[in-house]
Amino acid sequence: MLKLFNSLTNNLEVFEPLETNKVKMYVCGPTVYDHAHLGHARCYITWDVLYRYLKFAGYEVKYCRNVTDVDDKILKKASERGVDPSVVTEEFYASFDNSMKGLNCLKPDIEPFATKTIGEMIAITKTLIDKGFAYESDGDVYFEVKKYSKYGALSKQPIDDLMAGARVETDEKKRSPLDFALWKKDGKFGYNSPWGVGRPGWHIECSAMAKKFLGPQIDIHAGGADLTFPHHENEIAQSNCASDCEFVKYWLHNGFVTINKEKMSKSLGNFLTIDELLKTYDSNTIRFFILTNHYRMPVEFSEVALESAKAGVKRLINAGKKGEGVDEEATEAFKTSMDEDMNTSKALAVLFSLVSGDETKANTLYRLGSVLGFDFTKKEIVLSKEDLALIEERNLARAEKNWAKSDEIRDLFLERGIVLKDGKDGTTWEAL
RNA sequence: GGAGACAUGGCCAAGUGGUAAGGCAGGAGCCUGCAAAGCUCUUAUCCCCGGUUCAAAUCCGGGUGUCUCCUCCA
Repeated sequence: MLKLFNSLTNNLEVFEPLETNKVKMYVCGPTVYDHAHLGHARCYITWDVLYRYLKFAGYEVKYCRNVTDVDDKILKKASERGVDPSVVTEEFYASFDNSMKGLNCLKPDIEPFATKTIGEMIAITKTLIDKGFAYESDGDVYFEVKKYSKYGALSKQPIDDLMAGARVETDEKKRSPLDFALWKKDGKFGYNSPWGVGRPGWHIECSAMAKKFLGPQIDIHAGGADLTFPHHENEIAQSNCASDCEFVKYWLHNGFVTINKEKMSKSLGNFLTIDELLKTYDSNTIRFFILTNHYRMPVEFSEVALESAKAGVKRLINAGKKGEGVDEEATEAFKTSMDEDMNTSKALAVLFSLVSGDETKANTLYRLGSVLGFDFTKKEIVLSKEDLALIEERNLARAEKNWAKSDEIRDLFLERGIVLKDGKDGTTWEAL
């Protein structure tokens, strides 16, 4: 019985999808104006694991993760470079896609682009105006927050407190500083709409894409904790008011990656990009590092932590080679752990329980490992005739106790990433 | 100012009432020409104070410290 922590109720809840055995899940995807960093990696690895686990648990899952390709930052970058915004978005979408592959994240079933969903955004905006939840103001359209009484339910912020703490600069076009844009006038990069040429606000993009590709009601909506307010709060307001139903059943949020105890973010400039990180650490290591912590807790980045993860992965990979076999008990323990709001830390401990002893239940290790997105199978090294001859030469040297020569040859292989191991039954080799 | 979260061994981390999972690092031993890999053994009373209870890391109250959100942000 899967339980998930619902940010809306602040409670651990039994997961019961709207439609038996089927799950509709939406994850806020990237705004493609720069390379993705480790913080993004954590987010997408976390929800990739949920996606994999739901499928493993027998659900039929429809996973939608959008690409925001119309946004202020994109336009800013495009004008700085003097190129069309599409040049920017294509470049960084490719980079993002590459990073996801590098992290061994499964491709979502649907990956919509905001620019291809403008019609739906306009339709929702129109509905909201017609129903009196939104108003037009000089080519802009704003959602009127005070019209939605439950506003603040997700972020647990009473509207009055939001007002008091609002650091938003007052805008003559808005009736209240809390009102947010559904549509912004933009003569330069805009699209035609009933309110003139303009482009959608960020929040409406996700509402529209979720509705178009998954429907007006979905089971899971996930994303980084920093999206809770205002992004998700606004999505709820828009979608609930436009569709007259509860947009999302379970709101899930992942914690941040920190560095020096501070949130890793673009604005602070304290980030490491995924492609940079992948030069030093493979996807197994990065995933292990992320998954040792519970997804709602912060994860502090450090070299030591990554090295520790790397060593753990190495042990699992080596263990996988001695033996095969299955362990139903461990599989049950794994499920129990994952059912507890995705306790990946416990799930990892289960993987190690398959290892202890001199024989590993490798089939189960690979199977459960793949639910966490690991690939513990090791590449076979195929040696050339020359290499085999060299090993033969080394064995002769060893027989003559010519250790200097023996070690020299071993180092030769090591430089190529091949480890030679001398066992009772002769010399074996494998990738470093 | 408002809202929320966290504090467990050298490092990371699970554990929400019944006497501290797991990983990394370290130590001892076996194996090895030496390594590598592997195997065996080995290291904690849970930030502080008070309370509830037969029993608390776990519940309650009060401290202290750290982080996050309230502005674009995964």
